[in-house]
Amino acid sequence: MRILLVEDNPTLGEAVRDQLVDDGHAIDWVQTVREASAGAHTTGYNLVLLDLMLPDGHGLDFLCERRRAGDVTPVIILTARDQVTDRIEGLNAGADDYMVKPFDLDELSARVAAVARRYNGNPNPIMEVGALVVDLSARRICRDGQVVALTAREWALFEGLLYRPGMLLTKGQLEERLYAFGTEIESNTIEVYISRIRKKLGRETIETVRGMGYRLGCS
Amino acid sequence: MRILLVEDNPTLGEAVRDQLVDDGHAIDWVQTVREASAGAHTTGYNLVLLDLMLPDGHGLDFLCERRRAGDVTPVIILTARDQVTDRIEGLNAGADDYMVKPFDLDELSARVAAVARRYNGNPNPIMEVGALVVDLSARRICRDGQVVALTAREWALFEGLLYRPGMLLTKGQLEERLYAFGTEIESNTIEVYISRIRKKLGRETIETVRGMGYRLGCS
DNA sequence: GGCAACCTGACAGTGACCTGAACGGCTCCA
DNA sequence: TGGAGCCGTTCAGGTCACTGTCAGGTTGCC
Repeated sequence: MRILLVEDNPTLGEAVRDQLVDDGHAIDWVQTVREASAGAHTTGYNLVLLDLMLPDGHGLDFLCERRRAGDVTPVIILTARDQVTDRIEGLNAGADDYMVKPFDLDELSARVAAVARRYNGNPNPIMEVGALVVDLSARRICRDGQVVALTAREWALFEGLLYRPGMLLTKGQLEERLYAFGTEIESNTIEVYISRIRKKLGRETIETVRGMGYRLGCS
Repeated sequence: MRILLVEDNPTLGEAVRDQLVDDGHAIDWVQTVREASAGAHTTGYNLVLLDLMLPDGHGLDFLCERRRAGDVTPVIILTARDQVTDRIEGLNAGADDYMVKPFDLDELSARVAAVARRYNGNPNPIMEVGALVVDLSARRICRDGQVVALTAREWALFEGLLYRPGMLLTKGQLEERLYAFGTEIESNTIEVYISRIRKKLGRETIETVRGMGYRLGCS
């Protein structure tokens, strides 16, 4: 998933970024309201993590601006313990969730995953796909009763296909899930991951549509 | 997603088309206001990318015309850096967004994706044509309950006919869908593909209008 | 009948895709 | 501190499905 992180605290920002990268997400990290707005790429994100107290303004201004522009990207607010009114205003302004600093990084992972699921219209965390049982919230896959472990990247890619069962995704769309803006991919990374996932989950799990893309194998 | 691209610059047009095709969209590319008007009301586009300075008129005329006709299809304006007033007028005229040339193709992808997201609420676009059931997002076709696989080229051609049920398309128009500008086709490629599609989907699927072109067999 | 348009089976070249292997960066642990 | 192991990425070689072309056959129109 592609995430915009707006956070001016370097330590926290770095920690959050590392955590979410570990989860297989693509993170763009900016530190000011101006950068966030001027990123102009804003609409290309699946999720925004928004600190409120920023050096050049208030995060809520940014949120309101985006909502007025018709942007419905989910937003999770990161707020200090004592900014209760901010939190309420944030939710009123169209934020989807908030987290109180200091927060547990694993909890952040969980909330991000929850927002992603809700956003993808698939709140049910357990899915069955062919011979696989997939627990989205636990990120666990069982095949013939055996737990199969996917790495972060493998999971990120597989998840993309999983959210839209049967829908065809081009390599470009899959790359978008894995990499932040501006990342140039000049090799066959996607192919390699597809190959590795197939090796773990079974060849039939992912279907190749030559010249078009990939999709989850039906049934 | 179905996108109408109105852009008279061949280089830019081709780049934009390739990028969006990579993202899995279906692009119809025209270069004049006249062609845009002719195409816009015949089919349901989900998005229009509109250049303003066109050889036979101004893009805003087209936009105003569509809005007067009650067409609410989202429009993103493509404009040169110095045409500030155009941009403002564009937004006033009912455009949803604009991009300043030269723009980053990834940014375009992102904005288009944002528009696409608004359509995600809709159920999967499924079309029925005669005995065929066509799942547009999966790019999958069922015939008598059997899944039929089309190759990339076959799909591109079939899609062109599909979006204009009953409407006649010339070989030239079909070639335009399949090949970049300047590509010279000196053989009967289109005929061959028509033949291949018929073999897969049934002879009656595509109707020949001798001396004119082809159209989807209406049942 | 003669011509043009169209259909379709066959075929060779190509490039999209697959996958084993290697490499560098990173973390963990002794 | 250094070694082991994992992960992400790149590379290279091989395979094969798709593509474009052609040739010969069929159909429809004048």
